[in-house]
Amino acid sequence: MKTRDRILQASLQLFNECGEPRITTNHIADELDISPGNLYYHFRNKDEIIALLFQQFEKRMETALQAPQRRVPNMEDMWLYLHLVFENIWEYRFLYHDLDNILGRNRKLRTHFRRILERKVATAATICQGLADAGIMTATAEEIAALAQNIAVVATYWLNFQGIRASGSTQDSDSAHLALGVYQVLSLVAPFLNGEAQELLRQLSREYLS
Amino acid sequence: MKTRDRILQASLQLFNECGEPRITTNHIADELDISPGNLYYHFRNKDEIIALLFQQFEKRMETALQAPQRRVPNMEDMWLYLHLVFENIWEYRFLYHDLDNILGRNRKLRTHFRRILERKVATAATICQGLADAGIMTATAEEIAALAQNIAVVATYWLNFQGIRASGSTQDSDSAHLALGVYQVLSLVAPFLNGEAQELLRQLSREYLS
DNA sequence: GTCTATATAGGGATAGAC
DNA sequence: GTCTATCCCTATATAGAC
Repeated sequence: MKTRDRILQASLQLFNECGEPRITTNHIADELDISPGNLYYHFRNKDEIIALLFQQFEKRMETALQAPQRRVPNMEDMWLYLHLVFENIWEYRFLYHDLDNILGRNRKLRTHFRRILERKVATAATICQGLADAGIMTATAEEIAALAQNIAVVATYWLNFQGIRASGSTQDSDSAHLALGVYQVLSLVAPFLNGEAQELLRQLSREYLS
Repeated sequence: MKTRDRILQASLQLFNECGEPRITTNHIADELDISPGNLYYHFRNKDEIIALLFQQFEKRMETALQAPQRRVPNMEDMWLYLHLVFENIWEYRFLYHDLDNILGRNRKLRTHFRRILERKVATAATICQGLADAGIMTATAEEIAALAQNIAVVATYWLNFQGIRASGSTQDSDSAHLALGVYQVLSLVAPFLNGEAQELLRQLSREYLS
């Protein structure tokens, strides 16, 4: 494996574990048993490492958010799509733990992250409108607009919220946290669903939350 | 006004404007035209300033969260209570912009903030249960549990979310942002309300969002 | 590509005079 | 209470040898 890629991988891991602001370029070099100078041969600076990691994150997130727009998804589709989103957030959680700080230092990242949020809201709205058109849910345009934004908020910050609430307690497995997030987001949609879809959702929740 | 208090005030302002990690003790001293040494006469270190500000925040937040537990509130009560919460978050927004970072450096703050989140969830659940008992809304215990957590998430992170989304656009007034947050939280509750309460809520929204 | 050594800068914090 | 001067430490980043 190339040193450049090892640096990216180690950075991601350390950032996720300790928080990006606490990890210096020296820490990263130490972790890999290379010299700080070597690190700077491969990257101009720390920001460039962050930008590269962000790019990976963005690419995966865009894929995850485009998929559901192609057709009206059923409940299980939605569960899986959302799980993909949460997995991606989890793997790049360092971004979310110091979001304003990181975005505040880099205009490009800010713009791109804003675009991701817009797309999250838009995707949520599109899906809900599709469900409404298909008679699976009932909601006015106003309700869908507010709902889509709330979906985006919970789908963005749930892991942060849960991370603070759960700190100190015996930690459940990561995947349990993600599934809980999916459940919370879908419970935003639930009250608008017709009886049949609501029942399907309840079954799915029992199945996946275990 | 005592120097000690001026330091606290200026710190809060600078932290809110630029983010706590970017503001050094020297910046604070500069802003007040006092020497760094003088600042350290009044405070052992930067963390002590943050801890004091947090204490102010916590006190106000606890008051705001206790009030609604006393009786079953009507829609307008809820609007006003929520507005108080959002105002408080807004005035101490620096905490929210680097939440994990700040809480990660100080165990006591972490514990206390976790307590605030717990109380947010608990208060939301109590209110919803009260509304359900009074026949104003209809929801199962499961639904209320999920709802209360979502209320807490949106009531905690809405301003962060909106801050990223709105960055670059012509900024609306602060109070408009707060009202929008209140609206978003109440729209979580709306689908569970009976027709009459829903209509009341719609009227309130039109009135306050203007 | 990788290392060692080092320059530079800035932030946190203290000592001691006034 | 306040100031000046300063110290220490750490983080980023570079230069030049190998």
